Amino acid sequence: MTETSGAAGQWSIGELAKACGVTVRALHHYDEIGLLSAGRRTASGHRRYTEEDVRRLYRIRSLQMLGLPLAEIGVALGTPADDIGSLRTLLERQLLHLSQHAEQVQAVQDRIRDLLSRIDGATMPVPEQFMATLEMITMLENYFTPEQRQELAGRRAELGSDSIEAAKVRWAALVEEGLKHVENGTRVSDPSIREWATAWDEIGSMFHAGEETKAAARSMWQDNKTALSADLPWTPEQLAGLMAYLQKARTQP
Amino acid sequence: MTETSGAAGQWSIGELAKACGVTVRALHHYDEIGLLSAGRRTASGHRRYTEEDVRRLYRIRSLQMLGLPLAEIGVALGTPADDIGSLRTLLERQLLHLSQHAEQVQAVQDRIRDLLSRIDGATMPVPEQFMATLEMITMLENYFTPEQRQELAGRRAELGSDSIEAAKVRWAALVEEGLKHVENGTRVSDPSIREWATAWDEIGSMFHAGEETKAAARSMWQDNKTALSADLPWTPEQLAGLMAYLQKARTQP
DNA sequence: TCTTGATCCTCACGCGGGGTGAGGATCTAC
DNA sequence: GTAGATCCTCACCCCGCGTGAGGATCAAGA
Repeated sequence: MTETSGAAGQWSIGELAKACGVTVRALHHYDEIGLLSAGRRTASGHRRYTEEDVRRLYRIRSLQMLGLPLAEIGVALGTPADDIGSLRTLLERQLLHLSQHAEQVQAVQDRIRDLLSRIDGATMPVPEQFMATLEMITMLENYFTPEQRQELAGRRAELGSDSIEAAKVRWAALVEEGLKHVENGTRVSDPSIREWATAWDEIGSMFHAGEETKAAARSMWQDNKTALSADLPWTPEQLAGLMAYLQKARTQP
Repeated sequence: MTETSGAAGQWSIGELAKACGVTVRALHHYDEIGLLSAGRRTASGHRRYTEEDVRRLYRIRSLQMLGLPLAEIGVALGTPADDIGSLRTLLERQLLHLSQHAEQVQAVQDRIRDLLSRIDGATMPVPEQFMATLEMITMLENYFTPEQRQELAGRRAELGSDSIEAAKVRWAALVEEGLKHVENGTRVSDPSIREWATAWDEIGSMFHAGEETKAAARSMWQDNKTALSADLPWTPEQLAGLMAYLQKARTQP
């Protein structure tokens, strides 16, 4: 019955762990990093925690549940003159971090849901096609900034100026159109494919004339375009290769 | 100009890294864990990546952007008979994970926003009071399951049965009321405090009579309650101590 | 052919927040 | 006295690489 040793304000590490819902190892860790060390030690080296330590642990836990890293918790609890203002700032900063994180998670969720709907909606019997689709979407997401993609999703139809921006938008539309062809497995005999290939050629040359890309990258583009135009419908390997070349041309300005 | 060495289908690690937007170290890492090793090595040991490797890297990157861990990517790409069904399952599983994660993040965001509004709304001049508030909220969140708290937030007024459930709800209400007293710094002379202390006593004894708690825990409760009743308004230390005792009694059934 | 600068290689430690032992000392209850 | 619970200190593990250190090799110009 004297097992409730906290009566005298002395807590062993196990008692404290159980009482606060943390593990003994965690308390060891807090000790190691200097976040919470026992106020006293017995002659044999066992940690004895005081009431003050218990309170500190509760604060640590509370701040931890707000998602703060231990280092920041240490700082926040370390400043003895921690006024309300700094706490407010801390919380607002944390809220900002969390919002940004949530936004990214939301974007990934959207992407996955889009993929799932594509799987369900279109005829996609071969996983190779699925992976090709996935790769193209990923490339598309990487090529444009989120703002550009938002614009793109919102008002894709209204383009007409011959700026590079407009070319990019058209290029994205072409990629999406090509994506659908890949999904549907359109044969090369289809006239829509010929139209698409022509537009692809045009926009491709525009792209590389408008920006300063290397001659080598341009020749690669030409090679690839020619091969693609000849060999429709595409194999996923060709798609992946095209994407790799595009990306390479982009990252070697 | 022959710097575009990928022409012959051979890629050095640096070229591949630049082309795909990853670092050389990441490719080393993928090699270490067996996720992507170069198809060939030169006589001196330099990695030479093939077209196939490039395609595999693109798939790795694509799946990575969906938030999948590298180990799972390896499995997903490793099964040569990866049909659409398993990919669907993979994506759905990942979507579930992300949803759960997002839910937790949302909960933390709500908590922080609640805290910020409390800071702005109430008179909370001393950071000690803020920490005490924070601790009490945290304890409250830990003591009840999310479902219970939802019920609590929704229909707190309608209680009447003498079940343990009802006692818990009343206890939570009392905690919140006490919280407000702490925030407002109500003096002990205020009659509402006397009422509150009486209710607190009653519900406390109910709690410990209804469940099988140890006599020691009960005595600690009694001690603490008495001290609190005598010493109002509370110091944050007393609050923290009370919370510690409660938690201890809970985790030692 | 030599040199030079870029690129490549292999260790190996670091991060955060602890988990999971190993091996031994110490406490507590009977 | 003894047994079982609890305590101590190492020390390595997870993930997805970053960041060097120290040395070998490559590609291109003189």
